[in-house]
Amino acid sequence: MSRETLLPLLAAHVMAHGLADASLRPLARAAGTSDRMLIYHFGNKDALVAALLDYLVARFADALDSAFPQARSASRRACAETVYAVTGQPAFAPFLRVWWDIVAGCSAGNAAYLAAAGGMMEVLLDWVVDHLPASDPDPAAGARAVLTAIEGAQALRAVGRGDIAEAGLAALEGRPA
Amino acid sequence: MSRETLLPLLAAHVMAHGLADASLRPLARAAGTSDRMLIYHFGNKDALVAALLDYLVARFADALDSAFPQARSASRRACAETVYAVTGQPAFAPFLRVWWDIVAGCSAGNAAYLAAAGGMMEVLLDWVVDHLPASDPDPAAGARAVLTAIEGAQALRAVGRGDIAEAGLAALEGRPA
DNA sequence: ATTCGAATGTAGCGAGTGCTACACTTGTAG
DNA sequence: CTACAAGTGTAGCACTCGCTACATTCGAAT
Repeated sequence: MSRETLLPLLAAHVMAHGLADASLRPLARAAGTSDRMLIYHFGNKDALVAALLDYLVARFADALDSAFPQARSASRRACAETVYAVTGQPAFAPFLRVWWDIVAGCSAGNAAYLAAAGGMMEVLLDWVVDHLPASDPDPAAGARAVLTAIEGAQALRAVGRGDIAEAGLAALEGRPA
Repeated sequence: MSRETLLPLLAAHVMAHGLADASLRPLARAAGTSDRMLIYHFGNKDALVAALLDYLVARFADALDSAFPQARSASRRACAETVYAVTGQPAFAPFLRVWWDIVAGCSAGNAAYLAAAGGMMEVLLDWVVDHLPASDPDPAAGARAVLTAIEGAQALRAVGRGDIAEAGLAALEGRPA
C-alpha cells in the first residue's frame, strides 16, 4: 500500500462523492486503510489532496485522449458542441463534479486547487487547438473562444440550465473569424 | 431579531467566508446571536440556507440593477465584455464566490442550490435581454449566447485564467448573427 | 540471530458539527 | 393580576474532524 496504489482508490472515492467534503476516515475506508495510514503516507491532508489533484489532472488528460473523437471538427462551433456532448455523458459526470469543487476552491483562494485547475485548463486548451479545423486562421484565439464557451455551457448545465447552454453554443459563429 | 433582521447579517458573513463551509456557530457570531436562536428562527440549517439563498438571489438582482450601466450595448460581444468587466470589480467577488459554491452544490445534487441557481440565471438572462443592441435580430438567442460566454469567462477567471477568458470574449462575433 | 527501520493497529485528544433539553425572562391578552 | 406564548441563555449530547502517541509486527540487512 504505497501512495501509487492508494491514489486510484482515493480518486475513485473523490469522483463519486466530491472533493469538497472528502474527509480522511471515509477516504481511508474507500481505500481499505485507516486515516492513520493516509497521514503516514502523505504527511497531512493538504499534501494528500495535492497528490490527489495531480493524479486527477493526469486522469483527466487520459480521459480526453481516449474518450473523444480523434478527428478535427468542421468549425469552432462544432468543436465546442462535440466537447459539450462528450462531457455530457454519464462517464464524465464525476470529473465535472470534482471540477466545480475545484473552481469553488479556487474562488475561495485555495492555492493547490488553483494549480490543479491551471493544469486542467492547459490540457484542455491543447486538446482544443488540436481539434480545431486545420483552416482556422488563429487556432490560439479560436481555442480560447471555444474553451470559454465550453466552460460556460458546462456551468449552465450543472445548474440545470442546459437549455441556455445549447442555445448559447448554437449561436456561436460557425466559421472561423 | 427576526429572520428579516438576521438575513442581511448572515448573508454578509456568507459572502465573506463562503457558503460551502458556513456552520451555525460562526454564522450566529456574525449575526450577534447564538446557534440556538438560528435554529429557533429557521427550524434547521437546511431551511436557514434556503432562506439565505432566496435573500441572496434578491440581492443579486439589486446589484445588477444598481451597479451596471443602464444603456444597451453596441453588440453581443460588447454586452458580454461589459458584464465581465463589471463583475470583475472587487465588489462583486463575494457574489462570485458564493456563486461557485452554488454551482458546486448543484453538481453534487443539492436541490436548494439548484433552485437558487435557476433564480439567478433567470435574473441574469432578463438583464442581458434588456441590454442587447435594440437591433439584435434574436434577443432570446443572443442573450443565451452572451450568458454562456459570460459564465465561461467567469469560471476561467476564477481559476486564474482570465487571459483565456478575455481572448475568448474578444473572439465572440461583434455583430448580431 | 540480532538489529533496525518501515509499516500498521488501537486509542485517544481537542475542536467543531447540528441540534436539543431545560430553565428563565419577557411582552401581551384576558 | 394572571396566564400563556414568544423569545432567549446555558449546558450538553452524540457525532465527525485532522492528527498524534504508543505499541506492535514484519522483513531485510548485518
